[in-house]
Order: sequence, then structure tokens, then C-alpha cells
Amino acid sequence: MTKAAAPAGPHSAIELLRSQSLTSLVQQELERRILAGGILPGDKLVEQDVATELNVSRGPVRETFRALEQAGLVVTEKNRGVFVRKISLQEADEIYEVRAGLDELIGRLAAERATPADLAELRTLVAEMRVAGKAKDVNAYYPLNIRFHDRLAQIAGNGTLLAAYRRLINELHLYRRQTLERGADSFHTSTRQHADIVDAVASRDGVRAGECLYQHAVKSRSRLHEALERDETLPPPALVRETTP
Amino acid sequence: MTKAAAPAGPHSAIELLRSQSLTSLVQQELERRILAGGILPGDKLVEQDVATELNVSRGPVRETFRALEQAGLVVTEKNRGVFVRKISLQEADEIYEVRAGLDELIGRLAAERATPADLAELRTLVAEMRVAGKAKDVNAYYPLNIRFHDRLAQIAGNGTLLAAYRRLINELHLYRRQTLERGADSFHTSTRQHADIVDAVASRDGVRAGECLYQHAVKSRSRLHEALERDETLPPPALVRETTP
DNA sequence: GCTTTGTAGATTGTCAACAATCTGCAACAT
DNA sequence: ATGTTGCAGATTGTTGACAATCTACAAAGC
Repeated sequence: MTKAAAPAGPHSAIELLRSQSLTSLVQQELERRILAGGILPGDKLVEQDVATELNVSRGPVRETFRALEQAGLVVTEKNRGVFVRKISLQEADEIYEVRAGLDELIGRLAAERATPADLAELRTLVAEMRVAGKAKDVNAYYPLNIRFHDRLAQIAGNGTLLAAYRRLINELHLYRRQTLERGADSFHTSTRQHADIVDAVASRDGVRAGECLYQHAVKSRSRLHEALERDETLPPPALVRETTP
Repeated sequence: MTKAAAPAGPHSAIELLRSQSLTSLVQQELERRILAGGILPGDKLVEQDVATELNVSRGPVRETFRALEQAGLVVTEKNRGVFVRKISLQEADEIYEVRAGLDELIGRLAAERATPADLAELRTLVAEMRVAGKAKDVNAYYPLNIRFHDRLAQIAGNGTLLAAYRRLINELHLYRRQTLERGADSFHTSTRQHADIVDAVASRDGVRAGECLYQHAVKSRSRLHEALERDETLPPPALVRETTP
């Protein structure tokens, strides 16, 4: 034999460029920016601009656009361009509905398959969320919430399920970006629900875990609706309040 | 105003080419061929060949490949080419598991939202399946089965759910192609289950409809496993006998 | 004043050419 | 015989150029 498999360590550049094409790199970068909020729903993506900024030609960028379109992150209008997808209230509603269904399944499976280490990790996350909740720190709470549910989806041990779940989460993320991140989720009930979920999983009660998660997702949707209705009665939300005082 | 909107009737070519790009056309065509079995799992797709056959250049073909990859129908190996995705038994198992979860949700929603016309249509489909089942006509039964479940997913009235469901069905379709279409589903129980589903939906019993569908999906998976195990006891399916006698 | 028409610039859709990589086979050495 | 080395052809990855379409703005007509 020739040599041990390169341990992707020091000369990572050569390994990276050997396995990843420009298209996939561009895709990762654009995905990151869209989900991080650097680009907002409705924004137009201009091929040449993206290409110039990332130092590639338009080809890989166009390929990326087709992938992102299939992933549901952008929409293409022929001869007009591609735009970051805007998610309507109805669509968000639909997504929440499906998410509830998947979460129920996740709960059932996770209860069967969670290891003690998994449970400990979940408990740690819940504890961290409790702290962030008490401090009313949205910026800390939101990512923890995401991580908790994603971890649970991983624990369910079904890659197809995980992929489907993540796609929905991405789309909901898009929706949040669009509605100005006004998710002042009522921390208290939310954290308690998370604790209940972990307990159900720990006691191997798949049905109850599934029910908890289903209800949890449904409640999220309700909170969304309440927040929306509250806003509709208010004047259009002051868009940017970045005035340095 | 100038003119009434063109009623996509006579000069459909101009309307088609105005809204659809070559990429989307190529994508539709390739998707059709893959799902129809013209191209089989594991087959390699050569850019130039596809381009030549469809009279386009490699650009649109490459874009199509990225879309199909994201759709889970092909996999790309850098500098080696794209191949129609092969679905392992484990993956098929995962997909069945998720499908069961989605089907349960479909049942619940369909029970809430089905119109009398919907119910009549479902009953017609079940009747046709019964006929095909009695005649042991797989080629008639299989598409009817697909149509039944797809219709039900439509009736659930959730576009996101429908899209996720169809994606799974496509992947399972791929798996069937690969396992030589040996699905001699036991028609009798299958048809009875379908009738039960429609009854539950008709009586607006969402929970029961969901349970029926969940069980139905689980049974499908069991049948798959039985069929597979039956085969594994047989000699390896004489793939290629590389010794020239 | 308002709508329509025409033109210039920008942007997308498509194509063909070039560079990098892989595959298969033959020649060679052990 | 077995395994290695080195081409030659084929295939993919990427780029730049050209044609078709759209957008914006100014000029002309009512």
C-alpha cells in the first residue's frame, strides 16, 4: 500500500479543494449568509455580484442557485433573477403543522434510542435555557432552543428524518428573519415544556414524548399567531431603530 | 389596456419558452426518466451525452444535476461524475419510518378537510384497486396505490406536507427500481387497509385515520423486510458471473 | 399632465473553449 | 505472474464571450 489516509489536519487546503467544488463552497457560503440574516427574504441575488465577491465565475454561482432553489431558500423568476424566498403567514403555518408531525415522530424514536450521555446533554441544554430564560436573554435563548431540538432530532437516529426536519427549521428561520425576529417567546412555559420532553424521553415513554413535542410545536405556532395579531393592530413596526442615542 | 392575457392555448410553445428555462426542461425530463426506470440507480450520467441527446449545452445540464442532487435523486462525486442514487436497505427503512409519520399527519388533516367529492374519488380509487387486486395485476395496482396516497396527501391541504411526502415517495420509488420491482404486495390486506382509511376519513375520525395510515405504512415496511429476507436465503441474485466458462 | 414609445444599460440564458483530473491500457521492472 | 509506471483518451470543473430579455429613464404624442 502507499500511504495512510491523510488525516485532514495540517494541509487541509489540498484536501478541501480535492473534495469540494467551487459550487459547493459557494452554496455553503450563501446558505450561511441567508440563514444568518446577512441577506434578507425578498432580496435579489445578482449572479455577477456574487461571483465577483467570491472570486469565481458565474457558472458555479448559477449552479448554486439551482441547488438553493430546490432547498427552498430562494425562488427564481426567469429573466428577472433569483430572490431570497419570502414565506407567507400561510406557508409558515403549514410548516409548523408539518414540523409538529415530525417532532412527534422524533419524540417517539428518541425515547427508544437515547443513550444516558444523550440525556445528560439534553438536560444540560435545558439548564442553560433556563438560565437564559430567567435573564430574558433572547439572543442566548434562541440558539439554545434550536440546538436542543436539533440534538433531539439527531438522537432519533434517522438521517432522512433529520434532513427533513432541518429543512423545515431553515424555512422557519427564514420566516423569523422576515418578521424581524420578534419572537419574545414566553420563556417560562417553553422551558418547562422542554424539561417535560426530556423527562418523557428519559422514562422511555415514546408516546408521551411524542405528544409533548407535538403540543410544543403547536404552541409555538399559537405564539406566532398571537404575536402576529398583536402586531396587526399596531402601526407597521418601526423598521430600524439603530439610531445611536 | 392592451390585450387579454394569452390563454396558453394555441401558441403554447411561445408561452412555454417564455416561462421555462432549458434547465427546468432538462430537469423534468431527467426526473421523468429516473422515476420511470429508463435510468437505473447506480447508472452514471455523462454531461456531454445528456446535453447532446437533449440538444442543449453542458451548462443547463450541470445546473440540472445540482438540482437533482438536492432533490435526493442523484449523488455527485467530484471529478468522477454524477450517479443515480442507490438507496440502501437501511435508508429505505428510514424513509419508511418518516413516511409513516407523515402519513399519520396526512390522515388527521384529511379527515378534517376532505370534501364529499374527495371521498367519492378515494372510494373510486379503492374500488379500482380491488379489481386490480382480484386480478393480481401488479402493473395496474401499483400506480393506483400511488395515486390513492398522493390524492390523500393533496386532500390534507398542506403544500409543505405534500412536497415532503412526494420527495419520500420518489426515493422509495428509486428503491423499488433497484430491487427489481419484486413488490408482490399482498393485495388483499392492502386493499382492506385502504378501505378502512377512507372510512375513517369519511367519519371525520382524524386520530383513527392517522393510526390506520401509520399502521399501513409500517406494514409496507414489514412486507419489504419479509421480501428481502426471503431473498437473502436464496443464492445471491446471480448478478454477473465473471468467470467466462 | 398623463400615457406611450424608444433607446441605453444592466442582467440573465446559453454556449463553446480551456485547464485539471480521472480511467484504462500497455510497457516495463521485479 | 504480479505489480508499478507512464502515457492517451475521455470527462469533469471552470471560465469568458455572445445573444436574448428586462429595467429605467427620457422623448414624443394625446
